[in-house]
Amino acid sequence: MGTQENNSGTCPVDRGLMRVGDRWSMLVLRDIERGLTRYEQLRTSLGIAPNILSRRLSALAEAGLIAKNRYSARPPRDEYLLTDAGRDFLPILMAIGAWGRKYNGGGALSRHLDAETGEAVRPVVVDANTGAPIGSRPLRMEYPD
Amino acid sequence: MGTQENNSGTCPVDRGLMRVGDRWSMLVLRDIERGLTRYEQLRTSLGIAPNILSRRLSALAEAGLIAKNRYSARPPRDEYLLTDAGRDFLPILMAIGAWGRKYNGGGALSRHLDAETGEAVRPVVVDANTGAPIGSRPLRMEYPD
DNA sequence: TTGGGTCACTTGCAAAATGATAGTGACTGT
DNA sequence: ACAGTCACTATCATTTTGCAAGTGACCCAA
Repeated sequence: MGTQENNSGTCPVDRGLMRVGDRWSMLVLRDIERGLTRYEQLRTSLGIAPNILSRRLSALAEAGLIAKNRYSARPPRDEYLLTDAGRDFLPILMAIGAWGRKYNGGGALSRHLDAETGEAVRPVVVDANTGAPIGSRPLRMEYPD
Repeated sequence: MGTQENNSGTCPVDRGLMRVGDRWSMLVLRDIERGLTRYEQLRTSLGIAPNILSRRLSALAEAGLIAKNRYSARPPRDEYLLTDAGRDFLPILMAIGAWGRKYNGGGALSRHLDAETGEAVRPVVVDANTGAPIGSRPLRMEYPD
């Protein structure tokens, strides 16, 4: 057989996708960030079936990206809030958004502005060590033993 | 109803996910980048069912992320190569990988090294305007009319 | 030249996930 | 007492995924 046949166990991308690798999960995170933290808000915003939304919310909570918080006992009202892990995922959504705008951007799209400068945010993935955008320098992979 | 109920049509994240919003598609892109460009290589590397792989490859080709290239007529041999759009998606996979390493990183994981410095790449999403990591500055959303 | 072996798939069918629709229970406000 | 909201669950049809087996083009060795 080849050099390495199946390294899914050692691939950090796979590890990430195990937790959020579907469309609804990401859109839920996006909406929570937009301030749509309640079940009904998410349901109407996304146009998702209620059973599916329930399952996605449970899965995201189990995966540690969101936490359910009862903010009113009577009437019983819950909100879903991002955890640290969930908040850390948001930049990835911005990067996906930038890609979507570039390659599937017909029509007018919403966007993020820097609150101070007022300029449209342009998300790019860089290597924190060099500051260079990923793809601008040659890379090499290293596999564990 | 609320401020804006359903902006999926104007959301660039959704636009992006329309094209690659599933696990297998992303893993296929990752593997192609690793040099596994042929059907059999992808199938054994991913452990994916052949019919599913076929469908994913067609979908990715239709979405413009990869292109099928017959590099040998006899015997008939094909390879799948990244297009510009596909290559532009790779940094997102690196960002997902960094997240996966941080929050689901048990055991030894593979990683990318800068070919020149030899240091492990640390992918971060920044705003190209300010250079500041996304999340470190307050943002505001702007919706189209 | 027959007989395996590889590559790149397709076909058929079972299992799982998704989605539409209806309904439930706790409440609130009139 | 009665309509209305919120946060769901239950049921069932549809869709997608996954497994196993098979197919066609070709190559190489006996």
